[in-house]
Amino acid sequence: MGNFSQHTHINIIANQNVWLEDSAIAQLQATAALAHIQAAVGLPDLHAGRGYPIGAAFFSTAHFYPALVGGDIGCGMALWQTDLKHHKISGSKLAKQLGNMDGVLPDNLLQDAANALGGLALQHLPLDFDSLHQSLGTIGGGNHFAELLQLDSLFVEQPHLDKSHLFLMVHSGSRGLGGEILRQHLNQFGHQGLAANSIEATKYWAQHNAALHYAHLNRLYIAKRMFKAWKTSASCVLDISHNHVVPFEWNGQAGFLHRKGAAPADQGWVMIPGSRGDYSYLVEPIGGEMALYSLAHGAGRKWARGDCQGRLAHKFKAQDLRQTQFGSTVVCGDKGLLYEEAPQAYKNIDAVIASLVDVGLCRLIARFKPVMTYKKGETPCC
DNA sequence: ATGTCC
Repeated sequence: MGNFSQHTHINIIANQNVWLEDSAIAQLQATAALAHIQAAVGLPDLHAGRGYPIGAAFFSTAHFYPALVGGDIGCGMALWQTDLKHHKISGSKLAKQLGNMDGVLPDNLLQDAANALGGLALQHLPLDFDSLHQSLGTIGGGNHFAELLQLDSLFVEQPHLDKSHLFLMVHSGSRGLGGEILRQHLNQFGHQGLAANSIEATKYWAQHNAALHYAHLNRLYIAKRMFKAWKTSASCVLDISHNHVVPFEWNGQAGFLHRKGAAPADQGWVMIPGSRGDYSYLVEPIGGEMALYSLAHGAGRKWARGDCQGRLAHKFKAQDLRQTQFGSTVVCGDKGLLYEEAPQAYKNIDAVIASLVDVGLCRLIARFKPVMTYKKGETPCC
């Protein structure tokens, strides 16, 4: 057998109010039992994924697992404070000003984007410059979004956060790049772990790091194109990836920390979004040893994507889902996605946040409520 | 998650 699963530490951070599926816990245990994994943590947004759970962190020694990071390498959350004033303009008007954001960047950002991509190690990557250039600044599908927020409550006095301003939160990743890196890697090596410092580990590592960089630029250019459309400027509060593997020391051992839909607790403030119809929380991580220096990356799914339309269509028409309990506007031209990402499909964010706060993993800085959520254009882009 | 895949 040769693995040490009987010694693996497994910790699940969730209070009794958090929805937790047995299938997600089974995936957490199965992944924790892989060779070389020493510790596993399920965050309160834990839910079942494709083979591996989402909302989880894993520490391994000597080897690491590209398959565990998954296809969206570098996916993460970014937050800006914009110069827009919340009382001046409605979510629906702001959505109209955006138009369609799904195609290539507007001309006035394309050259800027090309220059930014110059810093990428293209020789290591499976996609060429043109392909990366065309995808840059696009949100993508699934749970990705860009959302304008109103700062609803400040729990700690923060001179740099202004309640009269709107904030922009962007959740997106490395688009086709991360998926292609994983696909090519799986073709050659399958799901096995890679020995640290091996040739294949070194190659994956270079690609992984480039995907992290590309994903960061993608969120930046999504934000930039929106700021252009709104004729506003903004300052970045944070930009943090929640899908990655990094060298890490745990319990006195050198190894690797895999975060699979888990926000880092060692890189400053973290934004934890609720569903598009719920609050989002800005938190300050504290300590983190018990949770492998990781926090929830969102509310976490409660319903499988495939179940949503069937569960909701008898009660809600598509149009009903384009507005939330806060009166915020949802832009989503894809009817299937409108149902899959409905607030009802997600866990209660307050239970998720309380689970983290109760065990001392973070303190609250601010609460935000959605004004406008952009998923996909309502009108054709090209 | 994916200019997806049957």
